[in-house]
Amino acid sequence: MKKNHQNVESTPGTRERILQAAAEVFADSGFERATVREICSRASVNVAAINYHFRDKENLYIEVLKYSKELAFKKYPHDLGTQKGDSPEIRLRVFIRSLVLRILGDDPSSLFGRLVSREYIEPTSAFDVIVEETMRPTFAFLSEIIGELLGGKVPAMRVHMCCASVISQCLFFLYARHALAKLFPEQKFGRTEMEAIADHIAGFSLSAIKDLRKTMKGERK
Amino acid sequence: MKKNHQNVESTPGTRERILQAAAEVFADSGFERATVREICSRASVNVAAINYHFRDKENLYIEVLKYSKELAFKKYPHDLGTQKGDSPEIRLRVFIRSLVLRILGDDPSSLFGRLVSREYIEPTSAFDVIVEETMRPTFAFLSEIIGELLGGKVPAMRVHMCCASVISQCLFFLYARHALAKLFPEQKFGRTEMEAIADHIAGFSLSAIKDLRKTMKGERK
Amino acid sequence: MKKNHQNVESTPGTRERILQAAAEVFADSGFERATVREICSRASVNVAAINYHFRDKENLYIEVLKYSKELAFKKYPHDLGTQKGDSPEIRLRVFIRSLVLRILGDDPSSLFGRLVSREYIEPTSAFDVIVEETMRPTFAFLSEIIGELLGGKVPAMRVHMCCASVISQCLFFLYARHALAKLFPEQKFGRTEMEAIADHIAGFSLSAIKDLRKTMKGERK
Amino acid sequence: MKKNHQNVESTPGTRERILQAAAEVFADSGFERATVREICSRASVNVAAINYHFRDKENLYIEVLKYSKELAFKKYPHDLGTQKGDSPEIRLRVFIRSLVLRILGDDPSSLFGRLVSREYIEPTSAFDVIVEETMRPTFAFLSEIIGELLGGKVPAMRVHMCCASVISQCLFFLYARHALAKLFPEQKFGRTEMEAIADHIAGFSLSAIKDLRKTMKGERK
DNA sequence: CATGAATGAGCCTTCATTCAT
DNA sequence: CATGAATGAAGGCTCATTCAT
Repeated sequence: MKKNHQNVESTPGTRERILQAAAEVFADSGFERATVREICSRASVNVAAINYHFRDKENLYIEVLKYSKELAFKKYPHDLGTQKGDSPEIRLRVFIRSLVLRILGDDPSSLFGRLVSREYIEPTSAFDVIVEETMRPTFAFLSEIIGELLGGKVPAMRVHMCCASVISQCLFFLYARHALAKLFPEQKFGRTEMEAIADHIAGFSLSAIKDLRKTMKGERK
Repeated sequence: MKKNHQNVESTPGTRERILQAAAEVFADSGFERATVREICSRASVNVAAINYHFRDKENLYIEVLKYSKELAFKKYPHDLGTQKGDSPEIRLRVFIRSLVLRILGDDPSSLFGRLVSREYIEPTSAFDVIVEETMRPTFAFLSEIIGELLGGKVPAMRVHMCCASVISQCLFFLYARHALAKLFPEQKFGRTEMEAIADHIAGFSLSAIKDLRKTMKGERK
Repeated sequence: MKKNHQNVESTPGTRERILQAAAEVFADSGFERATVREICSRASVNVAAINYHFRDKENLYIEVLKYSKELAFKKYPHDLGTQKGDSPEIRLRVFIRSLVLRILGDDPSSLFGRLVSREYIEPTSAFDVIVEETMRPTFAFLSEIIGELLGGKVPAMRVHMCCASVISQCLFFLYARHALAKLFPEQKFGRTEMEAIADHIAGFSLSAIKDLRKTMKGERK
Repeated sequence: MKKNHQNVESTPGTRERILQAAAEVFADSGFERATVREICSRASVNVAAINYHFRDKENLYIEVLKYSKELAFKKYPHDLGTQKGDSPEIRLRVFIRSLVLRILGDDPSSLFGRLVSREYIEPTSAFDVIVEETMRPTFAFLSEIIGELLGGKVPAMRVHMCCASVISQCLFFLYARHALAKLFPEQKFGRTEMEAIADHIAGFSLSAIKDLRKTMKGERK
């Protein structure tokens, strides 16, 4: 009852195994269709273990989100490989590349993305936390870059819209992955392709933003 | 048994009421969480009525998709208000505007979008039909416009990527609507805002595509 | 409401068609598993027709029993082809032959047997009628023959037991037909085989009864 | 999941209680009409317990058959009280007596008979197993005795027919028990009566078989 | 008379959760 | 700590029957 948080070390195997199994099952089937029994079976633990260690299916799900978020951002932080003072162009490219890789890989890092993509469509009680602790910071991070790229004083709405344009292009490949697999069955999503996608999005967006900057200057005159 | 057609007007009641109620419930809760009892209760019909009129929860869902698709595309076709011979710029703007309105409105037209957005994340047995009968035609429609905008012989992949960029920006406002509502609670999505969104996406995309066209010409030389 | 009985002539087709279809379905699936929809579908009538013409599934079943009994006994009466004054041996042979043919054929005459065989195991509300109007008369008919064969004054129980022995051998091929089909898949039940079966049962029984008669005489001395 | 064996004594309760209750309900009402709710109510367990212990109503039924077969044959084996070298006459009498007692008693031993008698009329998916594991061995066992009684080389068909004659007389009292109860309401089926029945069947059959043996010898000369 | 539509009861099953060991 | 067993709620579906035309 009091050990829901932070007792990562108490039982070396069980809790961790449940988290891993649950992350996969939740990512594959969603919260609703995922069954406790399936998770326990994959984790080779008793059904009661979940209620013991996590109280709830719901609470387990929340813990899984934390767990998988850590996994994802440890490997692919927003500013992966950037240095202070890098140009906003570079920072944007890095942001996009990092987001795409974090989302599309088939390593455990992608679990978080798949879980969150479900939250977009069918928010659970965990949604608020995700919004505040993941989406808003990400949005803020990107807004700063976009702001610099647009230059000067730009209506906040403009920045927001451009942020949306950038992020939407990245998430699309997560959001629409099943559709894309049907539409273009031959298309692979290996490292090379992910880089190409990131490059396209970055190029596409930079072109648009630069043009926008010019237009706005013209309007301001 | 086979009277899906023909008695559209003969029985103004039950079947139609079930379809409407089901569309809402499926859109709100998804196929899995939606219960036939809830649907029937909203439609004020007996549970057995679903079995009688639609045989299955699953088959009802399929009929709901057909029904809501018709609703959506009757009001907002791809080429809403376009004329033959319109420039690709105009056709792109119209396509985007039509898509955004079809997706974001409050009216029943948006039901199809919300249903399909769930299919993106958690495909059901109806997914293949949606892909072939809705997504692929839409993609093809857009590809032609983009192809013209890019001009000349362009690698198919380029066109695909640009299509993805355009569509992703539109769908984002569907896909991320719950998140956006949390991130920017004050933001409304009335007619004016939808037009503004469509304008932004169109401007953003046209800038990028034109730049891309220039760049490619340069490369070709 | 008032026309449940005897309105065989009112609707030439419907009622008769329902009876035929119902007889087959009840014989194939039993009262419980048989569904009115299946019956109506086979009879090409509306589901409500049954309730209209027969009030009940149960009442329909009772009517089916009457109908099929008539069918069976019209073709194979107990004393088929016998003449007054025939010896009890001959009358027994005829009785057995008639019973076996009535039960085992694949013409509609066998419907009654198959229906009744279910009643043996799972009596319905129609059981009492069957017992009194079919079984008891049959038993009485056979008892007289057996009585003559045993001769003189024999304990009623003796007669009963011998009747049981004779009848049981006949019914066995109805009762156990599915089992026999599995045990001896190659075995056919055409006219020839049915005659052979009847001959065996008659021979077997006559031998036993004659021996019994001798034994009893010995005992009486 | 696979603990059908081994914990026969460990849990004296639930599983066993379900088996007993289910055996009675299935015997009384048949597979179709029997409801899991009725079974669980009699066994004083939750409806979900059946799913937990037996997965299915159908699988429960199969387990009930195994369970009741064991019960029946443990108490009344085919060769109850026989010794090696006993004459075929004695072995036939014992076989018949054993079969009659196994089938007609009030004790739980009769459950198997009642269950199987339903399978004769309305085979379920368990039928094949019953045929192969119960009927065929029984038939083979009896065939050997009959073969000896008929002596020398007899056409297989003859043996089969005599087996059928013997078995049919025994099963008749199971098959027709409801009918007999109506036809002869005063008749009891206590131990004495069962012995009398067995004696009659044995005497009747032995007479017939001996006579048949003589006749066939005559034919062969 | 006949029909399509509608009803309500009931059934089997599944699932997350809890209890007793 | 961990486990097997047990629970109650809920869900989808089927069926015989009735209603209104």
